Amino acid sequence: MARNSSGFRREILEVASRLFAVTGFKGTSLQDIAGEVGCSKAALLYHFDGKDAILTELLTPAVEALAELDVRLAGLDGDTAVRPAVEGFVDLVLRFRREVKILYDEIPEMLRHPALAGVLEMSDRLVDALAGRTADPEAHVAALMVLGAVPVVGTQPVPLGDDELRAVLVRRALHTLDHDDTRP
Amino acid sequence: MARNSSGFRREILEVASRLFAVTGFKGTSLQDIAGEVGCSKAALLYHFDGKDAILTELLTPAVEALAELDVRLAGLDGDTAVRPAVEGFVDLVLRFRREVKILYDEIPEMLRHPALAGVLEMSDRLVDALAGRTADPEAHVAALMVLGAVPVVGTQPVPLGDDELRAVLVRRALHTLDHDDTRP
DNA sequence: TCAGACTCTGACCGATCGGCCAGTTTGTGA
DNA sequence: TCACAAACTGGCCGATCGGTCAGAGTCTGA
Repeated sequence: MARNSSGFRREILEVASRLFAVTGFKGTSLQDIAGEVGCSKAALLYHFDGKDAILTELLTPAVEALAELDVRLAGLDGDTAVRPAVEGFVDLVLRFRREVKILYDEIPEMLRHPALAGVLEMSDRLVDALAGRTADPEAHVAALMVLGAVPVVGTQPVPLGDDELRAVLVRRALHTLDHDDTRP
Repeated sequence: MARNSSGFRREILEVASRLFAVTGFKGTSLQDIAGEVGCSKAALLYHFDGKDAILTELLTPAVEALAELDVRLAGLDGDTAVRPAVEGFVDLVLRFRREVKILYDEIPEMLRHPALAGVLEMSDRLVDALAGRTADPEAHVAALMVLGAVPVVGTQPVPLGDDELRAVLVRRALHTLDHDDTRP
């Protein structure tokens, strides 16, 4: 045996996790992982049943934690669910940052496309504007939240007409940024 | 000539846009597009310089619109930038929904992975809990916003420690949901 | 010491991808 | 009518992918 088996497995998972989070699942080949780990592609497939199995083993703890949260929230109704939902969700995301990043993995990869040159910089400046051009970390966080929130709502089916959706989104985003509309 | 050229081009872009938004850029082959359009793969490459060129032509209008917003905001400072930034960003996302969806394309694809079975349903229930289990569309929008906001902040570098970040995120998310903490 | 299990490698496989090209069909202006 | 160009096809290419396999090297317990 050339290496400690379970330690080697963990090393593979560590490298795979890092690469998946940067170049995406599809964008990362077994060759890439093997190269980084310093072994052959076949060695990976000796320890794991396949590329999918690596991803599964990486994501399973996060999914299980989500399932636990799901069960916990099921017992609460109405307003009482809101705070536990928020805290549980925030905890979950922060605890499994890298796993979550794998879900969003295509985005950084896509932003490297020539057609999207400059979008990253423009987004940074947009966040700066949303934060009211202050150095306040909380304002910065709120601005990042808006940056993430709007696209999700915009690309999801919502029971509102476009004009209504626009109005609600603008109002809610301003509220998040502590810039509630004071105009009539 | 078998078809109207410019109309055919538009049809290709329409189909490609739809497929990219569902199966992702990498997850969509030229064969897939050709099959849906009803022509050969070579016909696509007759009208476009390559797969990348199709994506570029699809995304360029959205990127240009973002660049315009970027310029417009550059002239505003401090608080005066916040509202135009929010309105401009919301408009942008709603106007280019499908293009934005292409950016997030890997997510639905990834959620089909066996390791993530049930995550979609759990997310729906999470949104329901975040919305306080009401049918109010605005609460639903706010809940979707939180669902999108937290992961973005969590996976982005932020000048805050984990505990601080957690506190800020929870507070901001509750604020977005109109459930501000009233406890000491 | 040695048989056998464990670990790993290099070579190879079939599938799929984006892209290229020779050649055919089809529409059009002189 | 005919020459030409535009529009398109089927077939093919090299590259890359995930995955398999026979065998080599290594460790361990009897």
